[in-house]
Amino acid sequence: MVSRYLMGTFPDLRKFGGADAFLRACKPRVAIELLSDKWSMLVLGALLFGPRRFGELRRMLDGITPKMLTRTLRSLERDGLLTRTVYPTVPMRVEYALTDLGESAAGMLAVITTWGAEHAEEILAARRAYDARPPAGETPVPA
Amino acid sequence: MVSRYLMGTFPDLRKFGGADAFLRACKPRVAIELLSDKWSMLVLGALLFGPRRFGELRRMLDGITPKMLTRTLRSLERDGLLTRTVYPTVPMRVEYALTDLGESAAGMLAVITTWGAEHAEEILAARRAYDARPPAGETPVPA
DNA sequence: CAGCATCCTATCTGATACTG
DNA sequence: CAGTATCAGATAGGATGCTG
Repeated sequence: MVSRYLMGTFPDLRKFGGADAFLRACKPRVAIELLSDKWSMLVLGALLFGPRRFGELRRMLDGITPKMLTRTLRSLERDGLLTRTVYPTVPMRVEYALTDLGESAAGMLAVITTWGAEHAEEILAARRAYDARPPAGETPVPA
Repeated sequence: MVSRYLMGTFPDLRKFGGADAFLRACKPRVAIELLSDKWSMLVLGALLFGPRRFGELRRMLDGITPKMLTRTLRSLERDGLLTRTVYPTVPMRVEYALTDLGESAAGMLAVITTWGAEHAEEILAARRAYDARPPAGETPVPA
């Protein structure tokens, strides 16, 4: 049952002027969109170990292309979740580190991780069951 | 400290055979992907008010096309977050309702909503500041 | 009422090659 | 080292019109 927990967090819906107004409001989406691309979550997770250089991240996120790593880092930097520090040495050195906001986002991510750990199997099972269903209109052949 | 908890969830991607393999099995991502498309979160939010019919949802989600509403509902149904019940009356009537899993997901959504409410402005401000920065290499003109 | 079919555009993502 | 540039495929999202 949702009621108690959810009512504590969602009743703000009504303060938005009902469902319609809430549904058009976008702060929750700002939050979700931070995490909804392929690599952001992983970069955030990697940086929880401490500041990391470009090449270090590239190795940790085995499989990411430089292009996507750059894009992901720029996006997170733009949103204030991490800082990018250039040390003009030779060879050059660039370090990425989470900001307070970034760590806060990782906290939200932890909640999602917990929920995922508890329910991912259920979801994947539902998905398998759905995909195994006979196509609509097709009557299962009796034995 | 949140970091420690989340750190434990970040794996050595190489042991999964690369990031792709990890992402397919990654429980946090399963969770995020439920919410990361444009309408899923809003449909979930709408159904928190109780079961709703297709047309009702369409009106609540002012602006959604029938195609996207159908696709979103099918996706959530497939993942076991809601049920679809057809009443073969004339005219026909189809009702969508959250499952327990769906209500649970909405609980996670509440956390995201709360975080978004607390930090969305900060993010948007960071974004504006970033976009207002002079292009790299361009020296600000002294007064 | 509750969709489905078709066409079209924008964005995401990756592969590959090159540079200050 | 830390990226940038270009090409190309896949997918999301929308517009429009039609149907059981």
